[in-house]
Amino acid sequence: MTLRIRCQHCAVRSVAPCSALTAGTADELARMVHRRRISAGQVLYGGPNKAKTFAIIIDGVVKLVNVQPDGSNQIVGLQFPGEFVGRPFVEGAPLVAEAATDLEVCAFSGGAFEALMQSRSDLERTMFKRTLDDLDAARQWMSMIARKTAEERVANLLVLIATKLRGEPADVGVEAAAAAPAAAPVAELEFNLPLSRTEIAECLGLRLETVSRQFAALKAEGIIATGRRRGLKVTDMAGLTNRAQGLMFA
Amino acid sequence: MTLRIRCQHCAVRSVAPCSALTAGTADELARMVHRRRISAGQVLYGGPNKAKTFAIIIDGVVKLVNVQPDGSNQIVGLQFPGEFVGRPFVEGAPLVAEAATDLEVCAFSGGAFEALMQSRSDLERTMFKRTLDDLDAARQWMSMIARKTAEERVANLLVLIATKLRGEPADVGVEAAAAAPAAAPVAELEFNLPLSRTEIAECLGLRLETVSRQFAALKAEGIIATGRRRGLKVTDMAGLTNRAQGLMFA
DNA sequence: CGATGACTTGACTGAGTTCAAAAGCTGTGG
DNA sequence: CCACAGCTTTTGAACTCAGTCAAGTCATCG
Repeated sequence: MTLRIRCQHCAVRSVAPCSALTAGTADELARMVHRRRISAGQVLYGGPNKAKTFAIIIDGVVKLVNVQPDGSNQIVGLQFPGEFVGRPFVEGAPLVAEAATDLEVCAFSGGAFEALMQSRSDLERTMFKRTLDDLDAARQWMSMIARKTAEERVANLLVLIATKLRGEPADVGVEAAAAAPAAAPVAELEFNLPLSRTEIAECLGLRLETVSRQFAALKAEGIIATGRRRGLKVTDMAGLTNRAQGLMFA
Repeated sequence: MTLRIRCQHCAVRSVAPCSALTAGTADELARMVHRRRISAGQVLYGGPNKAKTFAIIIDGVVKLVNVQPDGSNQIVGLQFPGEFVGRPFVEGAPLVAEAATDLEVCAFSGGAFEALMQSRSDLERTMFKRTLDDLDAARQWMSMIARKTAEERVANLLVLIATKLRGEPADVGVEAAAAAPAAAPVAELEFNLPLSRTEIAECLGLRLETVSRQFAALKAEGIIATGRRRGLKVTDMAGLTNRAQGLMFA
């Protein structure tokens, strides 16, 4: 029961998949859990040493990297606090999950987690739904990459990171944004970028020089300000979301 | 039992998810099924009229389209014979599934299918695994779009279509290709493209003119030949896969 | 046979890449 | 505290691939 209580104080309780489970399943899950700290650069799953972690992120950001044969990396997804990390049912995952920042996670033993999915159908159902959502998100992001200009891509990523790090429902998709009744309309907010320029470039299918230039442009327009040590202040959130959609004014 | 027998003669039996089910579940599924013909352009799910089809493709190709606010379309996925079409658990899917060609499908009543997933955990498990695979594939494709040149993209898509239409395990991913023991190494093969130049462009994040020029280039190199009415002959499969990876020679 | 739509080809432009160098941080050791 | 090494990031200039605009050709069908 102490474990269960610990979960009730969990920072990401409201977002994490745990909240969608029945009490019984959540208890069983809590029993097999252990908090861990993981430092930036560590591989969570995939890669040569076939790591295979299952975890929920408490704090920090994980990047999903596709390592190309020519050595270049493509980041195909980011995972934020409250999200599940892991690839069930597969030994050699085609991509590598790596800690982009120092991490605090709620880790499960891989085998036990997969077994629990077998016996607890509500857990499996929850994971299934999340995966379908991830698939939608990945496709959304794909069309972002495919057609948008460098400035739009950078702005989109910044909006994504800003909203995710705030714990708000981050939906870059236009339809969803229109449907939702526009929550707290924050104009300014400050945070640390979880990614280097190189990583941002790898996310967006750009070169780091291009990313740097776009940052410069956004700074010149008074939309963002960069601090030291990856610090970023968004001074005009509305302007940023406009750039994200290719609107130069208004 | 007649239904079950009909399934045993199904053209896509070996690839379709049905084959992974227990006999009992497959029977129940077969009971709620009806063959349908759908003509090119019809919407299977998503879109304004909120269509919601669940089906397995027997013949033809389905495109998953992301309609942008500015009117441009981005194709974020293609589905081939043997694959499942549908988006469970959601009313307004963020994207539209549309018949790219005339279709023959094995359709289920939406509600009944979702209900059957509830009661038959092997069905749900199968669908879950497929979705995870789709997610991997989508991310693979994303990194294709993000970094490759026009020629590489076109070649990649042609390889994908060629292999999928042949019923072979089409894995553009390099690791998987290396792992598999390289099945029948066909040098030549002929088929009809399921997509127009415009649609190919929408798949690859290019303009139709660029696609057309790349086709011309591949023709000039003697790698493909185009016939009338979307006919395509791949005369040098090895050459094509090389272009797909950016290798100009060898 | 002419009309409609799909595809091809050409010439020009421009956003983003590439190569190269300079400027900022961060941490270490004298 | 400063100097230096090893980074990441910024900035500059030339180049290139794909986009854009505009004709032109080809197929299919009434």
